[in-house]
Amino acid sequence: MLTRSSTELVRQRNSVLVLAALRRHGALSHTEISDFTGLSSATISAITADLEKGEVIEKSEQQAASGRGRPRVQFRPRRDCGYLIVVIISSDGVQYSLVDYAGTLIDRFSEERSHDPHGAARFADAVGEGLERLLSRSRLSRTKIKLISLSSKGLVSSDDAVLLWSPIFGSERIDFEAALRASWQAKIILDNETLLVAAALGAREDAGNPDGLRSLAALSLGHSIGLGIVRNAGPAEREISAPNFGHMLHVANGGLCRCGSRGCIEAYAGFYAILRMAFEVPDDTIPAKFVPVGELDKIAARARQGHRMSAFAFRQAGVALGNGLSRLLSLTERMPVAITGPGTRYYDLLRPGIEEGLAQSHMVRMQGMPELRVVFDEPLLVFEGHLNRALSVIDGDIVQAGFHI
Amino acid sequence: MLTRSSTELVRQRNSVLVLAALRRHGALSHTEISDFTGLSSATISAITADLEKGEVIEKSEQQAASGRGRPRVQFRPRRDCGYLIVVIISSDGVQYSLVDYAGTLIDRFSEERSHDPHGAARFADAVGEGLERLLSRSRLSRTKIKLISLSSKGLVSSDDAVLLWSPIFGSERIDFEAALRASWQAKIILDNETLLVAAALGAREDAGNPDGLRSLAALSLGHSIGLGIVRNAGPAEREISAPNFGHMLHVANGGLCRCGSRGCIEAYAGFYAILRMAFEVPDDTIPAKFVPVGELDKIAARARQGHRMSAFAFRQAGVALGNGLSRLLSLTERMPVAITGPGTRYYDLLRPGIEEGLAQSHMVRMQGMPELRVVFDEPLLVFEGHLNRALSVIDGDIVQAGFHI
DNA sequence: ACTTAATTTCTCGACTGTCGAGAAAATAAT
DNA sequence: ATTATTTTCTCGACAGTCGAGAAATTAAGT
Repeated sequence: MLTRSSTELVRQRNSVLVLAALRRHGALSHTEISDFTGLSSATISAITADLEKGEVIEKSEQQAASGRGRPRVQFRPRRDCGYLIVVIISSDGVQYSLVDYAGTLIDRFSEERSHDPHGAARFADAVGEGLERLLSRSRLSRTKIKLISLSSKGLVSSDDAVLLWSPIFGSERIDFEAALRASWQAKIILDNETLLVAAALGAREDAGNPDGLRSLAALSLGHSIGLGIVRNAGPAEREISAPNFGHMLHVANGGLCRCGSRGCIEAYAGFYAILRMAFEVPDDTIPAKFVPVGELDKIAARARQGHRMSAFAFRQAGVALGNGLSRLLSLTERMPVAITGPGTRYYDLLRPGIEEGLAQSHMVRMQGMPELRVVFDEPLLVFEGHLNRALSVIDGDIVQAGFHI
Repeated sequence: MLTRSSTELVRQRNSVLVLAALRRHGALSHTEISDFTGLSSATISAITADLEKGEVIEKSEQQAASGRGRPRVQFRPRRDCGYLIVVIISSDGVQYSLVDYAGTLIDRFSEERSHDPHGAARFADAVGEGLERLLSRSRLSRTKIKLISLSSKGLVSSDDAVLLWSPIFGSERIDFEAALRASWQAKIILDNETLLVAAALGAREDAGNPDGLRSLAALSLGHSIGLGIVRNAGPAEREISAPNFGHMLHVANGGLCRCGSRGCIEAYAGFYAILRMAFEVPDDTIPAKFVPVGELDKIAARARQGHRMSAFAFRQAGVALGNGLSRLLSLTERMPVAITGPGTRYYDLLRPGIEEGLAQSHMVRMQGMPELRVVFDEPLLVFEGHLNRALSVIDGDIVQAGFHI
């Protein structure tokens, strides 16, 4: 609101509006774009002509037969306008994906991550090598890569692509911007993984019913706990954030967390915490680095057969999550919570605790229990979130640069 | 971003830009406006001519002698362009203020609030009567009132001016929009009191050093606990929110709170809670309705003289606040915390607890203790916040309506 | 007293943008 | 072939910003 406006800016904004419509609804004709954006037909002519001359969009070959009258000619993004690399960093490894401007996957491979403990410094270089490999396999010009979109669990400074805290490297920071800037002129962004899940769910949601949803939280359960929030601020404008939920204080002087603090939510609801409690290990024991899922499956099986301590471990985990969510909801507005991640397989065991933990707060007593839903297929959502976010960033950059830099 | 733009909108935005500059810096000349807004001189001529014709601004009489050359002629908002009523609802009473478009106070009086317990329904009417009284004293035309800006402690739905939960009326909702809409065509807004404090502090802050501050929290200590957050989102764009901090869960199954729940922060840090703990009353005792400040002063005096239980009560209160703040900061970014309200007189007793409570979290261990500052003069800040917010709302409305409805 | 320099404000033409109306294009139905 | 229908394109009107230079107005210099 408080920066000066000019007529050129109007054109820029309306151009990204057109591109966004194309992303959301696929190939569109002149009149459809006009309908979706609310811009007049004449303006659409002007903008599409510009975008076409700038080699950003192209006329689709197959024109949708629309009955009588002059046939519609559809526009769509040009695949070769620019390329995007998606890098998903997980505890097992790193997945590299090359995607074109139309959002279709071109190449993908994964690399094992060395579990070198003091490898934080080296890790950024390893990612650099992975990127080089992807580029050389593609035979594309380096300048065609417009954006490198990274994601990881943990705490992230998204402005400057610095990983501040991660489950694997702790508080050894990794500055991807600094590490990659020399070799790439592509923009580099880094987001929290669960934030992207939330973004994807939000996009799916209001693809179904536009402006139906106000906000939504995604809670990812696994070895660590992630949370992403998407909030509809203003007309069709989404705002996303990734609070440091897993390491929010659950109880003062509580169980020892992987991060070195005591009493974090993760120290009760992370996989290692459930394991610790199920085996009645003192809660100041140093947490296990990795817990195979099979191990937790066994505990879950025992809990389902009535083993008291195993059931209690899941219930305690649920209460920690429920209390945390209640605190979150006290600070925001009421919103539905989508639960994802490998931990969803134990949702039957966690749910009673979550509801108990939620019910202990003023907020829930006043406004009722928030809607809880379980969403599977987390990896797919992460990738979808990358695409949603990255492609719209590229759109903005291209338009701002006056098509083609 | 996702609504269509047009040239007219550009003019609107730039017009409010000019008005905002006038608000922030007082009367300004043509060239000064150009400097502050970044708009060209020609544009300033066009916009100021429009605003002057629309009777929104006027040329100031006293022209600042600026040495050689053609003397500067200053613009300022016309006092009679519109009027604003500020209604501050507190536990003691209701204060009504009439303010003109230039932001100067014209009339003010306070009314005792009847402590009628089932008076929620009647209260809105009482406010209506107060407004009538203010209007008739002013001899202004009713249509000249452009905005009624209310504030209260508690939980508020700001879009539609509904008080959802307040310390006095509990969860009996009060719909001011519905109650006043019939008699007033002025816009009606309702904000949380501490939110306005945060807004005022934020405005003061970046009046000092522009874009120096990223965000800020205001914590109001008193019979109840209030919190407001102001966040700088984008260039010179502020976002404010008032989370339900006082009733965020502190400890599960903890002390009984005034709201009926157990374990809220307020049930440990509110004045009644400190009283309860100092006298070793069981913490499930129904909280006192009102605690005279003198009573708490006595406890503070004893605590300062070394009385164990009194000191402990303040320390516990501090820990509750500290834990709550640590949770808040886990979910947002690190930000300075300004402490206001009557409770600041006990800050010496509270501080150790607050710091202990903060230190128990991962966030604080990683990023260090947030800056804590004490700010007196809360009532002044509340009024200042009203003005900041209300006048810019009026500016927006006037411009949108094409000067004069 | 007159001129000159300095500074501020105003005005004009160029440019960019959106929009509505209607022309042009292209196909199906008659 | 012609007509109806639908889509796309084009043109002129209008709104806005900007840079450059003209006009206004005062202080300083002679």
